[in-house]
Amino acid sequence: MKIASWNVNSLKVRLPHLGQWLADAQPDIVALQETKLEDAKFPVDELAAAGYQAVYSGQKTYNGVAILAREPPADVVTDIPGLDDPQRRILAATIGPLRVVDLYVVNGKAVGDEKYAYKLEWMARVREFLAREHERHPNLVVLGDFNICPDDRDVYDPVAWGEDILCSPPEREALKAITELGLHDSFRLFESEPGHYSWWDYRQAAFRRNMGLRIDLILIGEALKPAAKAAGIDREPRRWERPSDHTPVTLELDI
DNA sequence: ATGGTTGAAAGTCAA
Repeated sequence: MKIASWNVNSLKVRLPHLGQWLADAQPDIVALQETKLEDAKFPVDELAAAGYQAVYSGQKTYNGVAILAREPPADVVTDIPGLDDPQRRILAATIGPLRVVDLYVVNGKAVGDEKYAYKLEWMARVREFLAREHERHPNLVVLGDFNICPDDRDVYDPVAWGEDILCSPPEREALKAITELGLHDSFRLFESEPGHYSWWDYRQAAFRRNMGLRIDLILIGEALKPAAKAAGIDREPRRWERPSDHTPVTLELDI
């Protein structure tokens, strides 16, 4: 089974890219972020024609998450219980043997900004939610755009980035508090070297110069670790015309 | 250094 996560930065613009990539990569489950679409405008029919059922939680202009799957998603959750948040950033569903949680983590803008405080608060609430999900579902997959570089290997220039947004110690601690629930960064089960990124800024020819960050992650519960066979980052769609600034990340599970 | 580029939407805001 192949699982993927992709921040498409507008599903309206990127629907052709997604269609091409689904045909090329043949994933079984895909978590999308930044769909930027109201639910009424979600391209259900186009994706069904490609062989995928979809669940989605979107809004106009900003945010928006979706899960595509070959098997029907069930037990869908679109909000963190007790957190009244209009921003559409989380989506959970059960697909076959897996519980899948798609996250579009708050960017935070800059350390000290009010959005940064919201990011840390949101991460703490997500951690509580994931702790409960993991108790109920050992086969838990948590994936998405985390907007946090786990460590300096995931940053093209760690000295320049320093402790700025996406790399600050409180953000990394918030991510660590989630991985310490027994949720492993699957990419690092297979690759320990630096220089592998999932996002490159649109500016300054960052992709061509490989000035990127690895902020798109697929975390798996301890119970799934033996099933993990390969993890990857598919840079090909980042080379296409009018690309998203993120590229798909993948995980092969023998399940 | 707060630059430049893209998306949504129509002047800016968010990333």
